[in-house]
Amino acid sequence: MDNRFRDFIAGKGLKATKERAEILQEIIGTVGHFDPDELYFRLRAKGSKVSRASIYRTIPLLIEGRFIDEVERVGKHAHYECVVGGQHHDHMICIKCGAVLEFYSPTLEDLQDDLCRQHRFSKVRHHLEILGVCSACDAGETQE
Amino acid sequence: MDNRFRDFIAGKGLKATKERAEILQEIIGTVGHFDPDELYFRLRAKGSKVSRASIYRTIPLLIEGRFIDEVERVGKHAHYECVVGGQHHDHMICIKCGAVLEFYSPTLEDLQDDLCRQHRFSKVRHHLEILGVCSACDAGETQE
DNA sequence: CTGAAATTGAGATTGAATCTCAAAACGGAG
DNA sequence: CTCCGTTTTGAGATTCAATCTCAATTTCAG
Ligand SMILES: [Zn+2]
Ligand SMILES: [Zn+2]
Ligand SMILES: [Zn+2]
Ligand SMILES: [Zn+2]
Repeated sequence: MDNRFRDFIAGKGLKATKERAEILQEIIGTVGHFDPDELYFRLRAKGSKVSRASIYRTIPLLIEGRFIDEVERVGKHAHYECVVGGQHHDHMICIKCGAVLEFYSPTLEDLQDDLCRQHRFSKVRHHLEILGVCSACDAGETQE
Repeated sequence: MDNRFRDFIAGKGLKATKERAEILQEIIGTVGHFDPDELYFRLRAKGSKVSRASIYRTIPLLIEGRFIDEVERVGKHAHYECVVGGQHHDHMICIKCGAVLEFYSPTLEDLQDDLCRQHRFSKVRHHLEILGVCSACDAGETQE
């Protein structure tokens, strides 16, 4: 994993720095979604000296290398999640309470591959966000 | 169309103002995607006195009323498109040149409905973005 | 080791989006 | 139509995630 990152960095002719390693390490240890600022405070709390700039500079790199995915852009700032440990999945987001429901459908994935083939498009990654109302909110709802 | 907007606004207990009408009118007359700032300059050029604030305040309303959809958040600022005239569709976006390919698949839509039913989630809208490389960029590509 | 090139951090800067609040517009009651 | 409480608007200030600047530091090929 860490090796794969080394290779990726080297393959791009970039340097393997302590900061990039720390950032990836922290992300790997993060379950669920995170945003750059959370990551920053988490790292500082652990004694790391990484700056926000390095985090913001490293994130696009991690996306390109398929280590993380961007998710949940509903709010004001972007959220990401590690794609390595967990399996790829998409999201249903409740517009009432903000709850995030993760799901995975092989059929849905295959269908997208088909569509890309039809359009001669080389799929790299995708981002599906279904917005609606979760069962909890739907239940407790009569006349607002 | 304009009537549907009147009804929507009235139904929410809001007021039908000249500004909201102008904004919707301009959007209806817009083919393809747009961002709030474009809209602002387009309206000002036509002599309208609408402010950016009104545009930013009206957009969430238009989304809620299903008049427009948010698309393409790849760049720095959000892009939208009118959903009324054209049929709903999703997007393939080229990470090399930024080209946007629109597509529609009834199978894909139905599948999403099924998944939502399975998860007891009331789908309101969705947003699928497939990122990859378009055929044009794929062709003219040997050793960077 | 050495040195050219890449990377970093602190702080400044950007700019899309939001907020403030007095003035103006809307719309129901009469 | 007029009156009046409520909503909406616009100009400018403000926010704050994200980006940029640049001198100091780190990496790594040779
Ligand atoms: Zn909910
Ligand atoms: Zn997730
Ligand atoms: Zn392309
Ligand atoms: Zn489109």
